[in-house]
Amino acid sequence: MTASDSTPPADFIRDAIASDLESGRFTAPIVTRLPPEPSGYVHLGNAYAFAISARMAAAFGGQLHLRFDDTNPVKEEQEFVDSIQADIRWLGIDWGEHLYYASDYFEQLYDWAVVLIKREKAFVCDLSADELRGHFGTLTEPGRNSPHRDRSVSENLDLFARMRAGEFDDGSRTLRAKIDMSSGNLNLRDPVMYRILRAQHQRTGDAWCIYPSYDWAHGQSDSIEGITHSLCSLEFEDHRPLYDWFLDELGVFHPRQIEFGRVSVTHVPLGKRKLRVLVEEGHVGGWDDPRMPTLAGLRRRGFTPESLRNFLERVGVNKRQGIIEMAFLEHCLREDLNRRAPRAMAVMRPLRLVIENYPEDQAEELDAINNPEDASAGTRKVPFSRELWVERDDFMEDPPRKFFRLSPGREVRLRYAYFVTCTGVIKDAEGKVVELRCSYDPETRGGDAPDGRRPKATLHWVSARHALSAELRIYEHLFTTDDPDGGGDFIGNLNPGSLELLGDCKLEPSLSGASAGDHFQFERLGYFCVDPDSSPEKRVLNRTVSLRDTWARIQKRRV
RNA sequence: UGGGGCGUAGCCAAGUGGUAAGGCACCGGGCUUUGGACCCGGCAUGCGCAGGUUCGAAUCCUGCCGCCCCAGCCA
Repeated sequence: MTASDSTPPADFIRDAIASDLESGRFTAPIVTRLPPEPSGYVHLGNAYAFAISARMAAAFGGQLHLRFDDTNPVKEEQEFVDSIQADIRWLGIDWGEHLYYASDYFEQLYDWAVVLIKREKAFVCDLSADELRGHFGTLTEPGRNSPHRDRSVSENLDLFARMRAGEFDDGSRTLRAKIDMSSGNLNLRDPVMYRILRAQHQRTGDAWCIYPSYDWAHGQSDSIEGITHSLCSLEFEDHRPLYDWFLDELGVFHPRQIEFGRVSVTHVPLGKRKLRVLVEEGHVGGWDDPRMPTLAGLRRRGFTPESLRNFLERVGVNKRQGIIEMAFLEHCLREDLNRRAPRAMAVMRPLRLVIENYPEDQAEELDAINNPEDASAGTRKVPFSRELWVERDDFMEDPPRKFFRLSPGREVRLRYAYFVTCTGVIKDAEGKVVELRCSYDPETRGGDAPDGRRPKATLHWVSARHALSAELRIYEHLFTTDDPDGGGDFIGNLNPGSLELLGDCKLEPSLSGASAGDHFQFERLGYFCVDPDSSPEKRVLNRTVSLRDTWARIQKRRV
């Protein structure tokens, strides 16, 4: 099944929205929202969630909002506000004019808090964080009421106003909802609505020294925006009774929250904290390091937004928490790149090959197909000459049974060029092969023999005289373990071989005009993407993903 | 020993009482001027386990087991 002919199966969220529309609980258009906190870069897990909300809005002809949940100024930064928007847009998700911030609603939230105080549903609590913890109870034991729980409305009003006015120290008081300290649902044990915090907020500056908690801000923000379906991940399921309580006490528009299971991907962490550690401790080059599961990293690596969207959709939506194999992500990527990436020839680990019977000063232009999957991509000319670069791995002096490539005395085809036969091997003092001597058959120009003989292997090559040099960056899994988000030693499981720099690679000359972000398939090697670090003086490409490699699998089996 | 959620193949996932879709991975074969792509075939007598209801159960009932989330003035 491919992206174009797949119709995503109805999932439980789709069903729920459809029945809400049918029952009249909500009237079209539905409104969903993406609620990122600007405290990190967008990663695959976020993208999965965003794609669900975007898809639902699209499926029902609804509206999509982007709202930054910027209720904690100590964690949030403008850099993230900017990168998140750029990355979501790159993914192909469009929120139109509907960009909002929870901080847009700080004044309204404050007013609503006053309403709850007046209705004796909220109170100012003087307990410190530690003291509060002492009153909170445990999973199995109920908590105890705050000694300040029964303050008068007027005292609460006065204290709350003075909290806002900055009369009290950070952390010295909170505003708490008055619900039920004995609830089995911990979220209902008189949760904190406001804390005192003197920090520069990236949008409101120092206008506030009290900030609403996420739980207090979230549901009301949805309500203000008229969100009909607030889709989020499972860990908020037991917060829903709290959101319901706030909304009902306030008597305002009541969105429906539906929770789904989040997904993760093997060999890479998606926890925000862990990604931050990787960046801050320098284990990777930054948030956009091509090994990172961030959209910025994946983009730089060479992922296309189409392949990612397709992946995100094919994973499905339900309430399980799946760990998807990286191989599936790679499959979706290859499927897309196979159709669109122009082919070219490049040599990663060059080995000189000299054709002894080819004239010294001769050169010719051979026709090569740009993309066998797309006839409209046309053909190009590739220069050929006496001295070539071929892949070191394509030669073995003493080949095992299933090795079809070059070895002494064996004939192979050079793609789009000629058949060559290895006639000699030149070694250095250490015995390392440094050059191959070959003869070619002039009758096989273009790659076909008049007598119909067919070599078992076709090799890629680059004319030494015409070659462009380049650095290729080869990536492997960032972690050696399936589940770096799980327990155990996190940093200790980093894959020391996740990045290999190949500094002496050779490219066919047609690549001279390639610019950052261009995708190619280097035949027999994999898909590559020009890195932003690349310049005409120093070309740099990232290997996005290798081609499926049957030979490598055979070798692996023998080990 | 509280509350919430989830268990279908190595992974993802359909299935909502009528006899286990599909994809990835893997295995076999075809085709091939990329050991790529593509094509064909194989891959759960079985749906966490045990009972029960029923002509019939992954689907309903009961009990058990396992896993995840919650005790931030994080989101």
